[in-house]
Amino acid sequence: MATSARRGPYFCGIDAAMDVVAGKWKSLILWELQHHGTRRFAELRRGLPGVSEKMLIQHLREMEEDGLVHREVYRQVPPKVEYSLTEHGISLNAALVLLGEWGTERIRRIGAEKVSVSISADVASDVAADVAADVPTAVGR
Amino acid sequence: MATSARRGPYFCGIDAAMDVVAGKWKSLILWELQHHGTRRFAELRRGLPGVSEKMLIQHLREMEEDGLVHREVYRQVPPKVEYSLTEHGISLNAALVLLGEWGTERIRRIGAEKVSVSISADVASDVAADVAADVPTAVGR
DNA sequence: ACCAGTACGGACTAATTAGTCAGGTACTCA
DNA sequence: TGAGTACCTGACTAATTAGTCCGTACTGGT
Repeated sequence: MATSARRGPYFCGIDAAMDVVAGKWKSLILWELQHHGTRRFAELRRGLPGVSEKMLIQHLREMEEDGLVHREVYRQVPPKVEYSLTEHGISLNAALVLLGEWGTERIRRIGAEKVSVSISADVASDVAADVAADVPTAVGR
Repeated sequence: MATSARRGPYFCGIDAAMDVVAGKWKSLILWELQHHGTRRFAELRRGLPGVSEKMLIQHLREMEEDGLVHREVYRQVPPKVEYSLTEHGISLNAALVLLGEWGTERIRRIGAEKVSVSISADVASDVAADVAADVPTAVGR
């Protein structure tokens, strides 16, 4: 098993929560999925400037194993896979809101730069791209 | 500069908050200081079973730089240093409470083990150990 | 004299995590 | 026939993070 996975024993709840959020891009993936509801692999990649495909898929797989994201495979050509948050993913995001506010305050305090993840810019193109045939089929790796 | 320190640019608040909490023991240090108010170096080490001295001091220094913990040096022999949370550290901990609850729920869900950090056991010995002379002097490294 | 305890600092190594790059599938369009 | 698209997989390497071990300076107890 190449992917990390610790899954206990944990010292406390924070420790357990940090375990699933640890990873350079996981919190960003959570944020992306929260804000867009459902995203395709390539959309996520574009929304996370600088992420490598390998890391993105690795994190997505781990988060799927941890029950945070749902993976829906559409059997069509070219392939289409949609990722969305599960119930647990949504509740985790809710628990992260306060932390996000603290972080925003910290950014203001120390005057750090903030890279702009252009959300408004590519929403339009996404809507236009969703015209193809659907019908999901639960197929494994 | 050997110690990490990223401090931006950040994608969002969560990213910024994660930056200061990232590190195997940081959330535990936060927890310890929150529950005991003030702790000496050796007390922290005993409270975090498995931590190496090097990691503990490295994390403490980073958290001090990030304005999360306050370091009070008492000029006496043997040396005595007390660590406590600053205002920012306390507010960060407050922001982590929800996350901790989510993690506790997750531990229950997946049935992970939980190592017991004996808090009740060594409180008594701490109280007994605080009899020596004090008078803090703000001295650098 | 010698060991234990206090709070570190630094060199070196091990482990973990992330990144690069070359494919691979399975089908469509020109 | 070859290119292009979308979603990956795996080998290899780089970077980051953590751990081990030893040293400092000083004192109190045996």
